[in-house]
Amino acid sequence: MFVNASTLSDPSPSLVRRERLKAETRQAILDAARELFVTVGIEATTMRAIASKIGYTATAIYHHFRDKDALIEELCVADFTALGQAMYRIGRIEDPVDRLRKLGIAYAEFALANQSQYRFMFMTPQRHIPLDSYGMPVQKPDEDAYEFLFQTVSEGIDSGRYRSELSNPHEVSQMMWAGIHGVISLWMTHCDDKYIAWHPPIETIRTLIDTTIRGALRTPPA
Amino acid sequence: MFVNASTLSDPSPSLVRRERLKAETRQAILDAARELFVTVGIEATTMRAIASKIGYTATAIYHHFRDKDALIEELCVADFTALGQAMYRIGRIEDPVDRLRKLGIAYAEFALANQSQYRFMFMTPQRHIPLDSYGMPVQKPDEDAYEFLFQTVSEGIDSGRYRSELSNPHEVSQMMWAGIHGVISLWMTHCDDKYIAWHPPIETIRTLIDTTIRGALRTPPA
DNA sequence: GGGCCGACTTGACACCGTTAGATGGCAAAA
DNA sequence: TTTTGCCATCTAACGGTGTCAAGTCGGCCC
Repeated sequence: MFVNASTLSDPSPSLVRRERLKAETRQAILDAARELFVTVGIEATTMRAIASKIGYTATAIYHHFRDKDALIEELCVADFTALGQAMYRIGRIEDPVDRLRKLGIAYAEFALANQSQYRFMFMTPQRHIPLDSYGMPVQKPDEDAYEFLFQTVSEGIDSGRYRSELSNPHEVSQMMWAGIHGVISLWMTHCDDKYIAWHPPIETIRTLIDTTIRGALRTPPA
Repeated sequence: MFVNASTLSDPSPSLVRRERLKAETRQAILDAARELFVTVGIEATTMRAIASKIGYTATAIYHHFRDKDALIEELCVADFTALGQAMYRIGRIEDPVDRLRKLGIAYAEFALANQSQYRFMFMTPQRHIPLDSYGMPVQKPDEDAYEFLFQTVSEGIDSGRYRSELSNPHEVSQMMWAGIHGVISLWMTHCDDKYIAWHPPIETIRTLIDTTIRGALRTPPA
C-alpha cells in the first residue's frame, strides 16, 4: 500500500498542534477524574462532575474515552505501572527470603499510600486489567508485581530454604500476597468499626510477614 | 394510662391475621432480595426487580424497609448471626492452638459457601453492622465471630505457647483473620484473571494457617 | 473562499432510588 | 347495613445517573 512520504516524516504542523491539544484535554480529564475518585470515591463521582471540573460537558468525555469504565481502566493501568515500579525499586536483593520480606513491606506501603487506587486495583471485581487482542494482559514483565513475587518465591524454594510442604510457588506466592492484602483491605473497609480495636496495619503486616516466613523456613533463626 | 385488657391479652383475630400477612410480605421481600443479591450482585439488583419478582411495585418495599440500605442491613444481620453460629459450632475444643486452626477453617468454609453474603459483610465499607441507640453493635456475644477469635488467641497467648513477640492478642487475631480474609477476597475478586494461576483457596488457607501457626509457636512440632 | 473534519454542546433516553398522593379493600363503629 | 377510617399497595413524578444522536462551530486544506 502506498503511503505518502510526508505523512510519515512531516505531518502538517497544525495537525500536530491539534493532536497535542486533544492529548491535553484527555490528560485534563484523567487528572480531574483521579482527584474526584480519590476524594469522593469512584462510585460517587459522576461524568458530569468530572467534566464540569474542567469546564466541559459530560458528553465531551466520550470523545476521549469509550465509557466510564474505560476511564477507570486508564487510571488503573498507570497505578499498576507505579506498583510495578515500586517493586522494581526493591531491586535485586540477593537473598530471596530477605527480598520477599522487603517486597511485602513495599507492597503494603504502596497500598497504604494510595488507598483509593488500591481499592479499585484489588478490591473490586477484576475488569480494570487491560487485555490485548489475544486476551492476554498488556503489561511489561518489568512492571508486573505478581511476577516479581512469584520469581522471588520460586528462587527461595529452589534454594531449598523453605520447608518441603511449601513446594508450589504459586500457592506460596498467593499465601504471602493474600496475607498482606487481607490486612490492608480489612482495615480499609472496617477501620472505623467501633467494636474492633485495630492494630496499626503496617505493624500487623510486619508481624505477619515475619511470622509466616519463620513458619515457612526449614531452619528458622534462633 | 388506661389500657383495655383485651388489647393486651386478646388482640382481635383480624389484627393478628393482618400482621401475619404483613410479616409474610416482608419475608417475601427479604427472600427475593437475597436471591437477586446472590445471583446478579448487590449493586445490580434494583428495587423494581426485587418487587416485581414477588408481584409488587417497587414503592411497596418502602412500607417494610426504610430504604435499600436497611434491606441490605437486615440480610446482613442474619448472615453475621449465621457466621457466629458456625464459629460456635466449633465448640470448646480444649487446646486453644488447635481451636484457632479449626476456627480459621470454619470461617473460610462459611465464606466460600456464602460468597455473595461474605462480599457485603466484609468486602464493602462498614455500615451494614447494626448499632444500638448507644452506638454499640447489637450482637449477642455468643454469636460474635471476632470475639471468638480474640478469646481463642488470648488463651493461646496466656498458655505461653506463642513466641514472646506475639504478645498483643488483637494484633495476632487480626493477623490470622486478615490472612484468611485476604485469600478469600483476593480470589473472589480476581479468580478469573487469566494472568494468575490460582491455587484452590481452601488449600492456600490451610497452608497459610499451618505455616503461620508454626511460625508463631515457641516450640513448633518437628 | 468553500467544503470538510472533528472537538464539543444540546437535548434526549432509559434507568435508578425515592417520595407524595390516590386507590381500594377490609375491619370496626354507628 | 351503612358509614367511617385505616393501611397496604399503586400511580405518577422528581432529581439523579450513564450514555447516545444530532447539531454547532471554528480552524485546516484545497
